[in-house]
Amino acid sequence: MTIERRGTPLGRSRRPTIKDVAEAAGVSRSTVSRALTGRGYAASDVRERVLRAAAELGYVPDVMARTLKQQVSRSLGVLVSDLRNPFYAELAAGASREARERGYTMVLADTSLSAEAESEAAEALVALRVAGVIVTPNSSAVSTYLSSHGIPVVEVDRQFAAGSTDGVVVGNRVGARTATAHLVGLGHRRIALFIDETDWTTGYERYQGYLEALAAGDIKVDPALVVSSGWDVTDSRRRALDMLRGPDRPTAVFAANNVLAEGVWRAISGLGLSVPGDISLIAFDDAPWMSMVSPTVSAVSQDTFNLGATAVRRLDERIQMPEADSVTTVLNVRLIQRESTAPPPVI
Amino acid sequence: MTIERRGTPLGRSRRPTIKDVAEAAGVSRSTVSRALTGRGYAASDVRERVLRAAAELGYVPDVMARTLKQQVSRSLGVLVSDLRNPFYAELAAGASREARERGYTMVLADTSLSAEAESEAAEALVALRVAGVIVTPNSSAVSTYLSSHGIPVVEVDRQFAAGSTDGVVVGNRVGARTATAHLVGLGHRRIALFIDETDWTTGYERYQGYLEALAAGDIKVDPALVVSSGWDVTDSRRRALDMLRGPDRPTAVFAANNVLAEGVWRAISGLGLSVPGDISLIAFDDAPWMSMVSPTVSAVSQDTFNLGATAVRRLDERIQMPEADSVTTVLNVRLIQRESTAPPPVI
DNA sequence: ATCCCGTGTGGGAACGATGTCACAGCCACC
DNA sequence: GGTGGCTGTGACATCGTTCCCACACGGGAT
Repeated sequence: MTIERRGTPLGRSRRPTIKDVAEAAGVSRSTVSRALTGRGYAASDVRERVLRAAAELGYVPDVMARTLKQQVSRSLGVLVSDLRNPFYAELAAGASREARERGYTMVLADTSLSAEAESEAAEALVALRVAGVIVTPNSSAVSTYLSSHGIPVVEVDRQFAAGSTDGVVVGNRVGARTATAHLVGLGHRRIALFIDETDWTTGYERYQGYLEALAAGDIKVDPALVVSSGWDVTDSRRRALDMLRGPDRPTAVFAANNVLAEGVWRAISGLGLSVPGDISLIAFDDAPWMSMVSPTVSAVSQDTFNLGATAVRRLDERIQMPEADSVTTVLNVRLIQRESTAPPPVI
Repeated sequence: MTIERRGTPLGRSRRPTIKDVAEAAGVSRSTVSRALTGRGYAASDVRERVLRAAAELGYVPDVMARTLKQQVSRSLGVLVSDLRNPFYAELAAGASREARERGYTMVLADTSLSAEAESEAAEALVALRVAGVIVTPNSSAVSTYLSSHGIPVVEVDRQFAAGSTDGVVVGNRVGARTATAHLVGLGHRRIALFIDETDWTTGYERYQGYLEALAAGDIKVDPALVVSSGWDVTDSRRRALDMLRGPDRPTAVFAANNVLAEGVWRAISGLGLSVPGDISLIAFDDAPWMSMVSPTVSAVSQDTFNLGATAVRRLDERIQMPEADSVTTVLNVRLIQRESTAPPPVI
């Protein structure tokens, strides 16, 4: 019995290298490199010949080798909290488009709101020698770590290292103030706030905006109406049920992100309350469902796609000018008035 | 006048290499490599010393150099059509989780349904020497191209190269048949179908399922009720408006994906038709809004997150066994009956 | 004739990590 | 006191690319 073996190892031809192209075109490796990259001299007929040989062989330069030599890659790292949340998905989509237009490839990781996954991913990005990183941070750790490795970072949506790293955020405070003021203007005095972590800049700013609008309307803050809930529809729904079933329920709710809004909305539906008859609802961060449900839900809309795209632009500028002062870009938000807000019920 | 220059180039210290670790630990580069990778001998006290030195220096091995030497990378390419569509976002989220668990990093590109962007991205992935690629293909070009470069490919959601490459899809035909049969069972005879490209396997299979269910119910197909619309809410909404305003309108609509369903739903709302009183609606591909609108929308649900995760598992297996026969995995779907389907109005 | 350009090409050393190979100790056993 | 088998270490070539340098050629100026 004999064991037959393939002629070529793995039965598949080796990927062509620059050396193969050089031999096919009858020139040296250096000349091929010059002809393909356009850096340095190459006679036009030689260049021609090299290009033809490269195309025939299906040669694709090895980014690994190039990066190793040049010590700069054309990849960006993007770390987002949760791709299943349309907010982050759209952010990533915007980043993807802008990255492609600027000739970067995008290494993406979903950090699932876990600090561990986040630092694991950060280390992978250092190992990959990415040119820069965009992150929706959960703590200041990522920015610090990456910066210590000389990798430019842009924080998006929320900031933990403002001052030392660039940021791209939206007008959280003014947006929250506008939303709350809208409710105040309609005559509401008992306005609940559903908010995520208030130690995040987004949460903090939105909370401040809420407070400012209440203060402007001469309304005293009722701590019982401020609920700090996590990033979880089920949880916020439960918290909303508790509040709405309780005595002295609010006449309006401001939900500070789309997930919380979904939870509140489901709670309201479940209780059979009428919107906006019994209770008004307004959200920060517009999501598709808000314009589909009945009644449609008023929201402070942020241009999330643009948020991602802007972050990539900022990062690209930073990569080109590493020593410039750090910048925080604030994008405008706008109130979309729909059907879920109206004056409170008369008592 | 003198021009002052920084002492160290760029004013920032070089990233530590394995050589720095070796010097700090007082051993050779080889020993450091062995100690860190665990391949080959290393006395425990030496290993200890090396680990400490590496940690102190904040050493992170250079993936570029490692990949160049080993000729295998630990990155996967993921090409999806549109991250703004929750279907693809969830798919990517599933892929991301599974990739991370298996120690892969994920290079993601949003191909925006453009063939050009798709092949551009494919070339970038070849250049990156990724270990494998997951793609929701727009044509057979990507799979062919990548395969010709010896890169394993898994087609997800739809297939263009079944037989020569692996695929992970859902039970499109059976799902569509179930949905349509559900309507037939309720007594509907005029059932419209909104479908995307029928030259994609998803579209084709769902169309076949629809036909099968009609045939089983002894219903003749009315070509006027089959609308092939693109991936665009606005377009499908317009097409739905035309159909629903016309004479002889259907008593039920089966929308073959979440985008088409959104268009149809918006058209129905716009016309003020009652669901399911005037018209029943059922969708393929459950989306969050379907359980939030009133009435809630019945749908054939696919486990999209799992689709992405399964594709990564398949790809990983393929990477380990490149010569095995190609496999197509079919995931089950299930009908979620909600409020949007009921018997047709009596005439 | 010598020098110096500009143009064009090839040789060879990096980049950082891996892994083969050689070899140095050390012990045990004939 | 060889031999053989371990454990443990270092030298060195290698992966594919870039880019600095050397050099060759022809032509014009010195």
